[in-house]
Amino acid sequence: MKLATWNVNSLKVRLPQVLDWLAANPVDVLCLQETKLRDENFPKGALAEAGYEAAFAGQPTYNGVAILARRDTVGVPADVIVGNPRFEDAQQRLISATVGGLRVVCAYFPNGQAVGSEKFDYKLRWIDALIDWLGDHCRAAGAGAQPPLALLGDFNVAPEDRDVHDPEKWAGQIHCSDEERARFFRFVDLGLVDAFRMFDQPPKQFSWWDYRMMGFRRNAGLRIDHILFDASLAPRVRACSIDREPRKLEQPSDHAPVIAELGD
DNA sequence: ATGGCCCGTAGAACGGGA
Repeated sequence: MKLATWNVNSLKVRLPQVLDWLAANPVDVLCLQETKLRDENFPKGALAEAGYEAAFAGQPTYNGVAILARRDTVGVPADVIVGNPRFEDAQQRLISATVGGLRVVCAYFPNGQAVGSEKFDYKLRWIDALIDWLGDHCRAAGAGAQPPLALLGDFNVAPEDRDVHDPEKWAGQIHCSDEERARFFRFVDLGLVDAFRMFDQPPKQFSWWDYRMMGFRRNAGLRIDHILFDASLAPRVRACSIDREPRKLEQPSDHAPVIAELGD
């Protein structure tokens, strides 16, 4: 079973790239962030033709998340929950569904803008509420009362200096602050494992590059998109990598997809 | 040194992204 996450920065603009990517990479689950679409405009018909069933939650202009499930392997997303029941939020950043025996959580963490800002405070509270909610899920899953958990998405957190192209420049900055990093490792404390770091990886592997300053050409990026599996799934993780290819296309998203593979 | 791009909503710039 293969799962992936991709911040597409407008599914309207990127739909052709998503369809092409799925044709070349027929993953079982694809989590999307920043769809930036009203629900009535979500391209469920085009995705269904491509063999994918979708659960989605959008709004105009900003945010928006979706879980795509390959119909012939994992069927239709079930028990869909939009948002975090423990956090009142007008922004569509979170959607969960049971797919292929897994509880898949697709998350678009707040950006936070600048450390100490109001948006930063919202980011921390949003993450705290997610840790609180998923913590209970992990405990229930550990007792066999819930399906095992996979958390995929744009975390807007670079967990370690090796996830940053220029750690000195970014030290203490948004995505790299101690507050944000500590929260990333609170997910780890729940028993979740960063699939990417289960394997030897080449240095300077990033999932986002600024559109400006020729960020991609210079590989001036951050690794802020992640796939985490709970403790029961960790032994099944076979691979995890970042696919830089779509970032090379004309009119790319500024994020690249991350893919993980689970064995039986 | 600064900011340099892209997207949606507009129907011109601006907010937001990271």
